[in-house]
Amino acid sequence: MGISQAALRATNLATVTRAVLAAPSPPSRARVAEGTSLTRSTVSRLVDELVAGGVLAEGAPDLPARRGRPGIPLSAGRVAALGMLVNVAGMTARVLDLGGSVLAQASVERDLRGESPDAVLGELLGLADRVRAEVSEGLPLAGARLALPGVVTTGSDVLLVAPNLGWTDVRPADVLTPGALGGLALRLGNEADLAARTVADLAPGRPGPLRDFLYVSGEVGIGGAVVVDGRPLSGRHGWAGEIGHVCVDPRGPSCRCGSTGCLERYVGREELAARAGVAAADVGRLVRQRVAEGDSRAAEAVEHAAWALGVALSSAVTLIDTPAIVLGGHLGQIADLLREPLEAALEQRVLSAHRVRPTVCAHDGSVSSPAATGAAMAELDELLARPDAWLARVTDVDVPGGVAADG
Amino acid sequence: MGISQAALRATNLATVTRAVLAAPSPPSRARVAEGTSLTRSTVSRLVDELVAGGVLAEGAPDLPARRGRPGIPLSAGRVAALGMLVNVAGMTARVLDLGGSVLAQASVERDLRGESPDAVLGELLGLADRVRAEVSEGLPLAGARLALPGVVTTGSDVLLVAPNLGWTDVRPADVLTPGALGGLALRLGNEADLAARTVADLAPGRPGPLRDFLYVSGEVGIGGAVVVDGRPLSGRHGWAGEIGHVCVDPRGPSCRCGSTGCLERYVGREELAARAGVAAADVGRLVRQRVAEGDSRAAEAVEHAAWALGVALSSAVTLIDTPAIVLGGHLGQIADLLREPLEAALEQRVLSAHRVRPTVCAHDGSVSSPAATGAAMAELDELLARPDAWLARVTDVDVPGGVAADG
DNA sequence: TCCGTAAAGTTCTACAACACAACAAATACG
DNA sequence: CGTATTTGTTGTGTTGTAGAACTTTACGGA
Repeated sequence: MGISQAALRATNLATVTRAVLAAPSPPSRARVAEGTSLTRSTVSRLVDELVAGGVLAEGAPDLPARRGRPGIPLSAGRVAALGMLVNVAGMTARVLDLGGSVLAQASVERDLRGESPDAVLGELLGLADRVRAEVSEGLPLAGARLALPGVVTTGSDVLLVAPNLGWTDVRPADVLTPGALGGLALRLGNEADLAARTVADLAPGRPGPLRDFLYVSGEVGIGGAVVVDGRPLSGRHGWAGEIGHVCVDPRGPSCRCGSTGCLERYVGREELAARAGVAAADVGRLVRQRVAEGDSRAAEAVEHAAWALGVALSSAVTLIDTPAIVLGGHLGQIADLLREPLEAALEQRVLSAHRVRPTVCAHDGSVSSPAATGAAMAELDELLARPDAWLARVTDVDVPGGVAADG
Repeated sequence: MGISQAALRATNLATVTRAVLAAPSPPSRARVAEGTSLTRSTVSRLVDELVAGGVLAEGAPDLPARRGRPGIPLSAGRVAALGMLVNVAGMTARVLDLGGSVLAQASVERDLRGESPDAVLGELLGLADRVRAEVSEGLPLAGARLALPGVVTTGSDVLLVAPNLGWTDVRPADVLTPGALGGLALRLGNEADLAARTVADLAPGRPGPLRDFLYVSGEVGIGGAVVVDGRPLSGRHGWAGEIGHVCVDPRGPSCRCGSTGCLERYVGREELAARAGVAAADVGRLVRQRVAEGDSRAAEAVEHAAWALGVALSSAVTLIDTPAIVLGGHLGQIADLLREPLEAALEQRVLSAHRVRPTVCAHDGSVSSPAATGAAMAELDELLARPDAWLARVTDVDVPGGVAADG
């Protein structure tokens, strides 16, 4: 509970690191000092430590526009993390820089439903080996995390259930052991939670314009995340945000989860595809195309999806008062068609909407498997939260990236 | 952003204060030191300051059971706050001690629907004057807060809308000015949020057994609060938790809020009373009585209420993963009747319920108008969060309780 | 009754981290 | 080429906690 000088230093190290990463362009020590209410001398000392530990890096002195001694631009150091994803459509392993660059990646696209966890995770380990080899020229990895489309325990080591994969009680760390990952302890995360991180943050430590929103991922199932101040709400046991199983109509069709009328049964990939009369594999693009061609069946399917989303999301907005809704996956692909009817539904159904109407937007679809990036970002965020722990690790062991950070 | 030595001290002052208040019995300095990972010397210094500032108080040395120098028991000091409540059924003003004792209170029970805000608030000011006079023998007041059954802005100064009172855009601080309240700046809060605080904390700074739960208050309307780690989730604009307007059935009856099938239309006081065939004023007690007498109409009403609550609450639990549901107001009075069917509904409808089933319990009904107590607790919590600010105020001004704390 | 033991509280010194101010370095401007 | 200006560094002072020694106040046993 009580904190000491060491905690003060830890906090300020984190503050300085975040100030550097959050800046739109590499700032000098002096600029960081201005933005943090710390003095130049304190910032200088802390930055020196962070540079020595590889968390930050000094750039070449930029061409000085104004007069005075030119500052040394500071940017993210050479640290990365391994982010992975297994979902119904395939698997990905990706190495992400502290600066937000993808250093290496490998993926397999295949319908994994029904395949055994051991086989799939073994194959994923192969991808992980490949990307780690590609970057392992002395580059330390801060951690490894695996995104899964299901309910994961707070301890982040057991996948309790992934309905659409058909997996229950899987411990991926039994296959992806620290030994097999070059000393990294694997942690798990929910796919939608981790994908939502790529909306909240543009890069590790770099907040995006949206910090509070409800993320709705359209995959085979409907995942969700409630993001408050840039962090997904985990809930008491870690399985908050499952908006796919919010009830749209108690007399609606029964769901795999045991309930009736879940949102997933209205706007899940297969359900939407069936109603629109298109192939499920590429629903989003096909529905867009059909609607553009004037296909009334596709238009009706979109309208029906907007209605169901309107009911479920207005309940959610009423409960958690979120100012924005971000649609991902196939729902993101048809977000421009959904926006108008959905916003109208929210306006009608949400008590406070005539004061502040929640906005609806699409998750930028340019990056495939955002959850893999989010998984790496989650690991790098832990480093940013406690740079002192990382520095201690780096200075103790000569070749870093050895042991995982403690909880 | 960056923090200094002063922040260190502020944090540790808060830690020590909370350690004293949270202890089941008045602890000595040494016991506090053990529980906070601070040294005896540091705790001693901080406690001395807090005692000098009146935040903590030293008791008479207790009769020593074991050998060694007897410790000086520490407990809450002589500081209080003014908590008020206006809802459909009446108004209350209450002065609450830092120790959690009610030092004075006054209330008026009357149906206030349709009465003008100015008249009601003027009458409330009279009650406030009365209770302040009762305790004002040099007792400093940390703040004043008013609980209202409606949507309040984050800045806590405007009541945007209270549907059941029929009030919109009211600024109670125009009537309850700092001048009229002995220098205290009035802040507002949502009735259900503040009532929920009395569940989360047994007394200011003293956490109760339930720290994460969904609070559902049964008044004329249905209020709600999502409590995470002891604090009501406010949401981006401050109006989170409105579970009364979560949709039970999109084809259900239309609601005052503009939507259809809101929970409030199924289990609100008037609706429940009408279905059970009893008087609205005392629904809870009457329904219990009728059910005990074997009245089938009352039993059917309870069953129907449990069904509606089951649909709405399972959506909420699915979204925010809360381990408990606390029923207040008339719903609390029939909680024992609702529990079994409601828990069964949750078991069926919530995806994760077969792992951890949320429990349903009633808010202890012994204290009337819990929101007034919660309002005072909210003010005292601000003092606990920044005891250094309070100490500075007390030492600057000789007669304390003058100005309100800043942001 | 007296001394040893034990626990609480206080005092003193050491140490760590930040603030502040002075200074050195590097550049543009006149 | 000197001056103004900004960056980064260095040295001194202040603040707050840690740790150890010391004092106080009791119990318990001889």
